[in-house]
This record gives sequence, C-alpha cells and structure tokens, in this order.
Amino acid sequence: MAENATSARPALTRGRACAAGVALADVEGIDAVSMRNLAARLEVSPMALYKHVRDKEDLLGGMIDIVIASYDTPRPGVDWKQGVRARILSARRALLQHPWARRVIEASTTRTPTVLAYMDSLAGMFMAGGLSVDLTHHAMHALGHRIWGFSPEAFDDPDALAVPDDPAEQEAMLRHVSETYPHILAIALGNTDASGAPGSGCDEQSEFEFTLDLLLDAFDRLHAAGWSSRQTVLRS
Amino acid sequence: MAENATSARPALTRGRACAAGVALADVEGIDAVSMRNLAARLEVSPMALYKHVRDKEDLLGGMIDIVIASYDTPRPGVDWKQGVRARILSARRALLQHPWARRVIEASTTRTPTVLAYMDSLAGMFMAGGLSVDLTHHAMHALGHRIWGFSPEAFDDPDALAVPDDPAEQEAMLRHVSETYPHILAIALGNTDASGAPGSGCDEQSEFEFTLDLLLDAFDRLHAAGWSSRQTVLRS
DNA sequence: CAGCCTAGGTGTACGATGTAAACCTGTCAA
DNA sequence: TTGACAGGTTTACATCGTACACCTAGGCTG
Repeated sequence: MAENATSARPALTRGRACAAGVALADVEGIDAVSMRNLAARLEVSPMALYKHVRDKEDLLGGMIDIVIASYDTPRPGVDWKQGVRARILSARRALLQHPWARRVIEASTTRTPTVLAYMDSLAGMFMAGGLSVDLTHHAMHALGHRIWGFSPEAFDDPDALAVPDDPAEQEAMLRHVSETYPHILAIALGNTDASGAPGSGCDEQSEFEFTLDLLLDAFDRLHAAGWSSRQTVLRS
Repeated sequence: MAENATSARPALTRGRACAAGVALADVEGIDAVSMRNLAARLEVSPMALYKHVRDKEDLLGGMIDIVIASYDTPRPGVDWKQGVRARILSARRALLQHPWARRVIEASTTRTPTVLAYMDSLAGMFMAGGLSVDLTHHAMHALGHRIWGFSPEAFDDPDALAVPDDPAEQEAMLRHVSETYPHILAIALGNTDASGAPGSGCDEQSEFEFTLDLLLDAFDRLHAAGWSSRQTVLRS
C-alpha cells in the first residue's frame, strides 16, 4: 500500500476521517458532516469512508473521542475536589470549542472505550479522595451533564456494556473490564436491587431524588442564610 | 368545511396531528415519526400536515407541549420546597412515560409558549417562597436537566426570544412578555454583564462554576460527615 | 517468479427523508 | 353568483445513509 506516493492525498485512515469530521463540524456545523460532504473534503469517494468506519455513528464516536482526548489529564498531587474541579472545567473548555459535541454525545447510544476511560478516571479521583463507592456513584449522577454534556448513565444503560452469551467470553470480558475500568466496575458491583442482587443496575429513581433533594436543600440553606445577591458560594 | 361528514376521518387539526405524533412515538419510537408515516396513520397525504404545522420542528414542539400539559399543576398551600419537589417529580413521571421526549426537548431550538409558561411557573414557585431573583436564577440553572431533560438555558439563548426590529413591535412584545412570563422577565432583567448593563444574558461560565462548586461542596460535606453507604440525605 | 488474497478505493443504485410548488375542491361571505 | 380561501392532493427535488458489485495494486505464499 503506497502510503504517500505522488498524490497530495496522505492515505485515508480512521483517524484522519474523524479528524476531518471534527474540523468540518467546527467550521460548518454538525449538519455539514454528511458522509458525502466529508468524503469530498478528503477528496475521496463517499463509500471509501466505510472501509475505515462502520457507519456514521461510528464516525461520530471517533469525533467525540478526539474531543475527549483534548481534555487535560489529571494533575497529581492536588486535593480531590480541586482535581475534579479542574478536570471538569477543562472538559467544559473543550466542549465550548466544539459546540456540536454536546448534542452528538447526548444522541450517541454506544460508549467508546475513550468515553468509558474518562468516566473511570473521574470516578477514580473521587475514590482516591476517600469517597466511598456509593458516594462516588451519587456524585457522578449528580454532576451529570456537568461532566461534559450528558449524564453518566452508562453505568446503567444495558446497551453500554453488551454482555456476550458465551460464558468463556463473559469471563474474558470481566477480566478485561476489571483491569481497564476498575472504578466503573466497583460502582456496578456496588449496585443492588430490591432483592439484594449485585450488578443489577442502579435505582434511577432514587438517584434522581437524591440529587434533587441535595440541590433543594442547598438552596434552602442559602436562602435561610440570607443569600440574596451575587456572592461566592458559601464554603463553610 | 364538513367536519365529520360520513368518512371516519374526524377532520385534521394541529392538535390531532401532534397527538397522533405522540401516540406514534410512544409505541414505535421517535424515528417512526416521519411526516409520511404520521400522515399515513391519519389517512391523509403527507403534505396535508403542512397546512396545520409549519415544519417538522413545529410538529415536535406541539408534541412536547402535549407532554408538558400532562404535568401536575402546582398544588397551592404547600411549602415551596415541597411544591417544587412534587412538580419536578411529576415532570419526571411524564417523561418516563414518553421516553422520546427528552431527546426531542434537548434537540429543539425554539421554545414554545407552553415551555416558557412551565419554566415561568416553576421560577414563580421559588420566588413565592421568598428566594431572591438571583437565587432563583441559580436554582433554575442548577436543577437544569432535572426539570425535564434540558437545562433551562432559554433565559440566555438569543434564539429563544427573537427580538423584532421594529421598535413598536418591541414595545408590544415587552408588554406581552411582562404580563405572561413575569418571573422569566425578572430574571432576564436581573442579568448584568461586566459593563453592568441589564438584560444582557447571564454569565454561563459563572453559573456553571456556581453549581459545580455547590455540588462538590455538598459531597465534600457528606464525605466529611462520614457518609459511606445508602442513607437518606442529611436534612439538617 | 506465478498466482492469489485482500485492503482499500470507485460507481451505481435504492429507499427514505423534509418540503417547495402547483393544483384541485368544497364552503362561506359579499 | 362570485370569488376567496381553508384544507387536501399530486408531483418533484435534493439530500441522506448505505448495500452491492466492481476494480486494482501490493504483499504474501507456493
């Protein structure tokens, strides 16, 4: 496979396709990212893209990965709260640079490893700060879209981690997940339903009410403390 | 206009079209709601829909309105916190019955009067409880998607309330808004930018950081208080 | 070296989508 | 009686994602 040859076309690859998608979406909006349009930018036939990308959703997933890759990596040695705060604000900066990303993330159904890795890393920061698995779980839910634009329901979405039928494959997958996303796994195993069985997905309703009450109580407290105009958050 | 005549077709209207859209989305998913498909359900030619609906986005807006109309109305006489809580949980119930609604609301760019009215009503509940305009504003941002699936950024989105060019129309619009959405107006007027000019849209970044710190502090407090497993929220 | 395999690119074609434009038709107001 | 017009139809177009068949040039194996 002649990589560069003479032509000005530097060999199509999945990475180049997704990067071109990001660039195109940045300047012309996400609607301009059609397979035909993107192929034209790459001076390639539309169907050529399908040799490197399963379908359009896969392409969009790759574009999201590029955005996530631009997040700051966690700085070690800082307090968990400062660390999480800096990380999330960095994610926000990246999302502001790519306004289309928020909607794409929300619409996408499958989570790529990059997405899972980011979530795992964030969960790990809470746990490294000493928060329990349950409290970390609550915090991830409460932060929700604040993390980057969609609530981290991959913990519960059955599509997020497709479990194979073959027990042998299950075993292999479990090992892989436990090595790669240990914190996510801890949260998943911590989940119990009414029957007490672990790994049964979290109780969305009580998660929702937990954060709702947390917020309402917080504003009640601010109100009672006489908070009335623009001030910094009470840090007591 | 023979309304019923002999045919079994009870006259097409915007309301019937949107209601049929809701029913269709409920049983076959939002992707099944195409103009052609919907028209077929109504035993009508696809283009007939356009006599009652501007375009597809308008149709989806009408569908959302139907969902919102199914929310519980606020019960008078209860504490603001209980009232808001009940209202939001009711909204959640409605959204769970129409799983497609969340994505549609997130994707829609224009806010219908029904949407604005709901937001205004909710803001009014905070203010009736004695919260200041600013604090209400923060609370609406913090609750964000929890209200129904999208953060209430209609306060800031310039597209949300298109300001006409003609000064006379501006005047009329201002009067109309002040009568119809008084609480939203109060929040909008409360916004000041760096130059101190009111009505200039809120500072998204500081809103974001406000809620972020609120949540991080809340979890820090829970952590420090020894919260480690499933308990009810500390209500102190 | 011959030959085949395959990764990677092309062209064509299909069904679906939203909707613009022109047209038809029955009902009510003047 | 005569429009006007609300409401429904037909046709047509551009665009979309992508299935399918095809071509072609290296690199590997015999």
